[in-house]
Amino acid sequence: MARQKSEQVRQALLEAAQKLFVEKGYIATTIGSIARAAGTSQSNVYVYFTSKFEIAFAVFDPWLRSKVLDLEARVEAQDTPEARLRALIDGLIHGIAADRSGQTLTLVQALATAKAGDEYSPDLLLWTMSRIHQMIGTALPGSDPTEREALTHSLMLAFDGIALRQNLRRSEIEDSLSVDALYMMVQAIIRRDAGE
Amino acid sequence: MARQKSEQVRQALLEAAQKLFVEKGYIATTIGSIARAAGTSQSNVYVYFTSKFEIAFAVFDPWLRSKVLDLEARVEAQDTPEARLRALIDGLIHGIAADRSGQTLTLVQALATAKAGDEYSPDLLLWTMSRIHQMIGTALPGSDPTEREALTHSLMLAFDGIALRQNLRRSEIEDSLSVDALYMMVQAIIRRDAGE
DNA sequence: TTCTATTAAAGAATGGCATTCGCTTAAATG
DNA sequence: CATTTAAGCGAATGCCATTCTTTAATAGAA
Repeated sequence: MARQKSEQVRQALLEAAQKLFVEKGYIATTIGSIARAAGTSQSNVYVYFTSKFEIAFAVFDPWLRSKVLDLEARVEAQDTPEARLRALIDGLIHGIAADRSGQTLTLVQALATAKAGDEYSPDLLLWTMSRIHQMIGTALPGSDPTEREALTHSLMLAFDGIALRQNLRRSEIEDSLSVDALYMMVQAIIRRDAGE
Repeated sequence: MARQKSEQVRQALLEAAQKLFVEKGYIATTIGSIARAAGTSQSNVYVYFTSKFEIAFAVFDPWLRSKVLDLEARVEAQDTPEARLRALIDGLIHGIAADRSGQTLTLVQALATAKAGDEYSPDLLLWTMSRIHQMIGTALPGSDPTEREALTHSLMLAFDGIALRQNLRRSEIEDSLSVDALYMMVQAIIRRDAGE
């Protein structure tokens, strides 16, 4: 009974947005530039998305999911529990939170500037946490469930910390020091569990 | 040879800014509203500060310093090393990073929206780190310096993580779980050191 | 005290941006 | 084909940080 939204236009918008967000960050990217890069008009963007914030999430969501799935594969490919744990922490912190492509910067900026109506479902965060929880399970097979839970939370916390620091505080602190520290703490727990 | 800047006007601007930042957040607070609340004109604000970003830092800096000094006093007031450590972690995470007054939200928003010219000295961050490092020294007197360094970094990382989460991710995750997890990890290190 | 250079102070632009409005027109449906 | 719905578009709208321009207060020289 009426004209339909074009999946092509939507995809073009998402691709243009992703490219520009990575290039210039969320804040410096304008709706007009996204529209121009996608070959449509500024106002037409709002036929496909209700806000700039929503676009940021639509871009970030699949990116993070694929990164987490990649990480999962890499963790499982390791032979020893210790190697798995190393791969998990390294991948999570260096590969995702501190990713060079600037996707997390986009998210942090979008969250920081979110207005009253800008909401998002917690699905992505919860999904990510559950995946990490599971990865810890494969890395530390015999571990106490409570402890596994605690590790998951600590890793998520570190993830957020790195994301904030990498993107907003830039070069003030050597991040590798923080990652080493984190790894040391996890090691301490493992060694304790092993009764060493 | 000329008219002088009034310290009163400057103070009135800072107080108005602090009040408004806490009330509405950094982004929703306009220069105009700060000027109005301080009883001066919008343009006159730029005689005292070069940017909105600079105002945010001028407000946040003394607030954080006084919070850290308070924490220091509270940590030193504890009798046992264990109580000192508890007080440090609790105060840092609950009392400052997740503070209810919204000062850290202001900082996070200011950092997230900072433009090219918006720069700030790392003094405050470095000062805070050195204080935490020292507090860890009093909490764990006999500890290895390298380990103390690592703990400092971990705490700063957790601080950033909580700041980001508290302010941007709102209520999705139970923060107390993260704090408990962190404390558990620190405990693991301590027990290991104690040879338990 | 008077004059003058300096600059605080104020109001009026400026420029940029997300979002909305009103109109036009493509296309799905009967 | 006629009708109707909504995609698409150009032109607002409203908001805001920052700058420009002008006025007037005042510290210091005369």
